[in-house]
Amino acid sequence: MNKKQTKSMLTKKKIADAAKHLFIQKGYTATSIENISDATGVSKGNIYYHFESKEGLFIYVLDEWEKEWMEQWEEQKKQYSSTTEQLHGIAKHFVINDYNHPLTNVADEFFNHENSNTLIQNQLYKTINTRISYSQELLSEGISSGEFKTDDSLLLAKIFDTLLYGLNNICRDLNMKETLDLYAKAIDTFLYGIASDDSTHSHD
Amino acid sequence: MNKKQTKSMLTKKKIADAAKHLFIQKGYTATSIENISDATGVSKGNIYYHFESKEGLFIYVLDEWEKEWMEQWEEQKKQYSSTTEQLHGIAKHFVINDYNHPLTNVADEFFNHENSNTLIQNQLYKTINTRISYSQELLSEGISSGEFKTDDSLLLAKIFDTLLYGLNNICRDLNMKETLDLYAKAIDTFLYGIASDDSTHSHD
DNA sequence: CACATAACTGAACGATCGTTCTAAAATAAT
DNA sequence: ATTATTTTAGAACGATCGTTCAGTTATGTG
Repeated sequence: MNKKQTKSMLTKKKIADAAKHLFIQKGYTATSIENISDATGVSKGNIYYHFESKEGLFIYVLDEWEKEWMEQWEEQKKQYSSTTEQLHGIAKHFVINDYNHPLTNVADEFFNHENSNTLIQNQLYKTINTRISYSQELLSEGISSGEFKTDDSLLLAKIFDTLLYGLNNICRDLNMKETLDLYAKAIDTFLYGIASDDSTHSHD
Repeated sequence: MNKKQTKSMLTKKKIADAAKHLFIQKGYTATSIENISDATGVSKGNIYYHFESKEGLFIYVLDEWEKEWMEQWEEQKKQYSSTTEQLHGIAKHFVINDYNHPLTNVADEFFNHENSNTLIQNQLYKTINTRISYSQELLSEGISSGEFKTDDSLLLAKIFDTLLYGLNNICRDLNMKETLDLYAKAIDTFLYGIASDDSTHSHD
């Protein structure tokens, strides 16, 4: 690679990194191209040389983030054996890696708002569905191995994802330890429920 | 009340109603005062006569929404006896009343973004804490009555709230029946867990 | 009817936004 | 060394935003 090409690639990476941090810190709309320019020292014109638009930049950032997350989790995964452990592990990894400021929150800016950008929404759906499919596979294994009761793994995956997603929003004020405790508790509840053993219920 | 005062009050209500729908439909930032003006036929200047600012208008809308929700739920609540039924009932009410487009989603625009408006954040925290306190009370009753195992009711309330909040985000594409089914399934999981009865676990 | 005040209008303002454009600087190719 | 190409800078543009303000209309009061 050229000296020119190397420098150009580094500039692109510098922009993407700063954009990621600003999007997380301030949100998508509140982050202006000028903010990114100021943070990096890269001119506005140059940002538009490397990315076709603000929306294109955001999609790029989302894509890179998803790749990184998955790579790192696959590495972490090796240390866990049972599915139960893996569920706890995935939650822990979720907390530690995106501690209180994941891009997931930025995603909310685009959801349920009819006029918002379709390209970005599609990218976000892709990310979410990837995550749910992954959880579903995990839960299926747990059902096959007899760890979990026979059940609709897709539904369970959605509930599990929901739990992680929602918790992230409620843990804003908590420190790392408190957050991890709450996540662990949530997964225990997911695993074992809250009903007393002698409570009568028509459980299918 | 004067004819003048009555008309003025109606105008204020008309603005608040249109604002609520637009905030839900498009989000807070994407909704402009001009949008609200166009939707109501009320001039921009008049909107500023009734509300001090866009942010003040949003807080007003949030406040009214919380009041309404609670009033309606208190009415619904009467038909349920056990806490288990009430948990299912509150979820059902949540789905039916805010079906797929609750203001909760608009709230996300303000969370985890350091530069966002503190007044609005405070109002949102108030709303969320009210909801959690309410769930906590419900769960405490369930624990007292023996329906649920003895546990930290605040933690459980947070997990329960998280579940409802998160589900709302995943049910975007589903119709009413599918949404209700997923909610019911989530609460069953919350109550009874997913672990098989013979799975060994150190359950406290 | 005359006057005061509440309710309302719409043009105008300053700020900020995403994006474009022209031109300069840096590097590669010949 | 000269030319071509890629990369960078920053001014400028048009659009949109929340807000203000001077002035008009509608209603209440005496």
